[in-house]
Amino acid sequence: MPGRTPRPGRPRVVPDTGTALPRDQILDAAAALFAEHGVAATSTRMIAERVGIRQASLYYHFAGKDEILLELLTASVRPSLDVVRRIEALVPDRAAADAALYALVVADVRTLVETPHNMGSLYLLPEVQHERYDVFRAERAELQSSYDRLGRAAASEAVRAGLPEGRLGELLIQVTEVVIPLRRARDLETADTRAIADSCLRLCGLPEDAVASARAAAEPLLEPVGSRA
Amino acid sequence: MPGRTPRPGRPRVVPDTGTALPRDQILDAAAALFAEHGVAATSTRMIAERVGIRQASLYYHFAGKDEILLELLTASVRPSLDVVRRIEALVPDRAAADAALYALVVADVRTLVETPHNMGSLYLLPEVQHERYDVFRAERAELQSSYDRLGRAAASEAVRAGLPEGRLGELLIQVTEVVIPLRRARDLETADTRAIADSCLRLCGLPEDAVASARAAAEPLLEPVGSRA
DNA sequence: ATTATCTATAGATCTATAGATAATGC
DNA sequence: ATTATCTATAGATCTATAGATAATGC
Repeated sequence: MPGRTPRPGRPRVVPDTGTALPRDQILDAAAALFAEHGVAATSTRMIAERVGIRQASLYYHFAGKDEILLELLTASVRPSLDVVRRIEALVPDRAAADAALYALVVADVRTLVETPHNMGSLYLLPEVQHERYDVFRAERAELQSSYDRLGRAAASEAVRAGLPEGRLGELLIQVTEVVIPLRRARDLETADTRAIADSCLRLCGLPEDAVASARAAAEPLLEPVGSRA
Repeated sequence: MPGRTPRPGRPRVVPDTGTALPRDQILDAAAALFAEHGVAATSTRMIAERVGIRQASLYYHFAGKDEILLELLTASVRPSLDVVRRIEALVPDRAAADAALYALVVADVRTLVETPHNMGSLYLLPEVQHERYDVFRAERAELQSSYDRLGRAAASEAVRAGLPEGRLGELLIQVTEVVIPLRRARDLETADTRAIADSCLRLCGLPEDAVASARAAAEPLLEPVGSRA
């Protein structure tokens, strides 16, 4: 693994066994606690304890909880934005919008399922409404508008006519994020991903055969980008 | 207005102009603050200030924030549960399940839209996961299982086959609760209620004409219960 | 006498800074 | 010398209790 830069410094009281950067250890600990208890109910001491450092040592890496949360939030939309940009580049024509939407939902659900500590929960925290986080909210709005664009292109005429601009995007992203409460309650199976993506297309007014063909057409869009596998 | 019991007691520093019971004044103030900042970020002092009493006076009415939240939560599912019980009593046969589901969604959305301070936000707070609130969560699970029962009865065969027991209920309630983020962003119009209910039936796999007829058949189920209006 | 409030405060946090220190790198 | 940690702590909360008090009801 490249990129490690452990550098000297006074040793920790509890020796650092892990391999991750201190910064990342802090982010991970905070993510787990924020997702479980929320930001305000998580003290800097709790975070530090989980990492194995003293409370004051946090401030060498971050200015405070707000800065940690901001970094967690922006890092967590990034993958979804990358995916949607790639898919929209691959599928520029209206015709395949249903496949593109299907692929987007699947990719997004996978991200939410695989992210450690159910980090999607962070989107629901009241703190996120604060303007301090509007960089994050702007990126999320961009993702939502992609959902809307693909959704409208894929939707039946009746659905498009019945919904004001933007509403479909809000509905679709809301369905995708059912993973967040689902993960709280139980382990998710791969069947769930498919069920959620199917639901999104049905919500767009597509009949069963169209859902099935969108599902099939989405497959190639979900191949790994490079030649990684 | 009956039922008022103002009773003596030392006067407030800021005289009580309102007509509501002190208990209800506290609940209302706390709801607004909890919805905006979350529970942990809301101090007992903030609540008291909003009511116009001293911080310590809260404890005459409530044991603490937890007790206030519990009361807010249970009061906020109650209307939805009442509605679903009434509808399930009115529509015991499978045939009209689509109308019943439609009516349930409409009633639930209306409740969420009309509730002061967007109280549905409280469902999203991390504190709610605590076992202290499992009375509330149990009632919410009951509502969800009604969504599931009605949804499965209304759904197309393909949809029913593709979803494990309970999953449809989670999806439908998630769609209904899109009102919560929507209300944060803008004022809702009556058209939104219809759009959300339509979306739920489409998600169940119903074609456009079936959605329209469910919508029509739901009307009589939504009439006021007594002869109030 | 009863009630709903008040004032005062103890004890327990929690955040963020100042300054010391134990390593490594040169 | 540089770095990442440490110890110690000031100042600002916040919760919850004890006990006083200003009304009304009888």
